[in-house]
Amino acid sequence: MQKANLANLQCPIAQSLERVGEWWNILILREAFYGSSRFDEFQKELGIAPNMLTKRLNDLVLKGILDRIQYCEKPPRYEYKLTKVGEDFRPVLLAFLNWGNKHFAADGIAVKLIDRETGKTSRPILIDSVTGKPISAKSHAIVSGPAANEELRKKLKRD
Amino acid sequence: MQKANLANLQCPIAQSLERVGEWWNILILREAFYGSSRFDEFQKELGIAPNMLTKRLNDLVLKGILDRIQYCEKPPRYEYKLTKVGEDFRPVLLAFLNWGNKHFAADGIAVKLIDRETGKTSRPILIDSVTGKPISAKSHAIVSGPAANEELRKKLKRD
DNA sequence: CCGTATCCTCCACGATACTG
DNA sequence: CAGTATCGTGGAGGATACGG
Repeated sequence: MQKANLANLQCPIAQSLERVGEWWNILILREAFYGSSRFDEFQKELGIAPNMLTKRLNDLVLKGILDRIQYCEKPPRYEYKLTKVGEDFRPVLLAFLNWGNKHFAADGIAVKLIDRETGKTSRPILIDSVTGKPISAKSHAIVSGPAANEELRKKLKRD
Repeated sequence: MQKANLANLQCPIAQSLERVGEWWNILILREAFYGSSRFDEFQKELGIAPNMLTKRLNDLVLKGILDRIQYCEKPPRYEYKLTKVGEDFRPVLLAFLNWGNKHFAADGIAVKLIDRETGKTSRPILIDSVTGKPISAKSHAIVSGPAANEELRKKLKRD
């Protein structure tokens, strides 16, 4: 979205959106909360194109949400850790998680976001409510929207 | 962002992002929570181009987050009200609000999101912590990012 | 292994003009 | 007043190839 516009709005919500940036950033933050910190971890989990990942990672660093920490001198290697600001993003993620769980994941429940100190991480996959087993990623498509506003839907069909 | 990608991710967070859609949608929802329900209300408050507003509104309706309710027969007039799904988005908004307040609005505090039953609405402007008076919109620009990662910032300067 | 550089496509968003 | 129609643009996002 056009940032210049958002930036001028004197509203904390708009300001937040301005800082979060693009959608990938939210998913990257999700991964960070799951424990990922290195380039290839993010890439593997998200299936994001490497150039995009570079861009989004830099973006988050410049916005003070991630820290870029060198952990290897030669060759230079970095890991990306949540700053305090980034840590504080957790409630937003949880709110999204709950909303998604409640309305768009009727056939499963999600594992919870891990707390940093508790240690190991688990993937944010859904648990099938019948079998109790994890539903593998990409196993089936999203259920499309509700049947509501059939009228509008039809109207827009003519495009 | 590319929806097709998001839609396939078996994660409630990704699913939520898929449903929210673009950033304007979040701001529109914010307005809805402030009590706006008609086209011109949204447009006036958000300063969004009318064609965009049409598109985003339709989008939210098709996703089952807003309801399109005819309140006038001739000429046909509609208002846009939050569905149950839309109502449940409130915690996400509040999480954004808190995050923004905490980190990006050091010189002010924001009024709270109004609860539907409590009645009248107030704008999401900031309250100056010194004078206690509302800070008018667009009165000053966003403070730019933190000085952190000066190194990366410099590096990216060369573009 | 951890990214960067290049090139391309598509669509969110904007500006503006118009209509019942 | 409550939108629709048209046109234009930037940049998010993707594919791929390359580099240290």
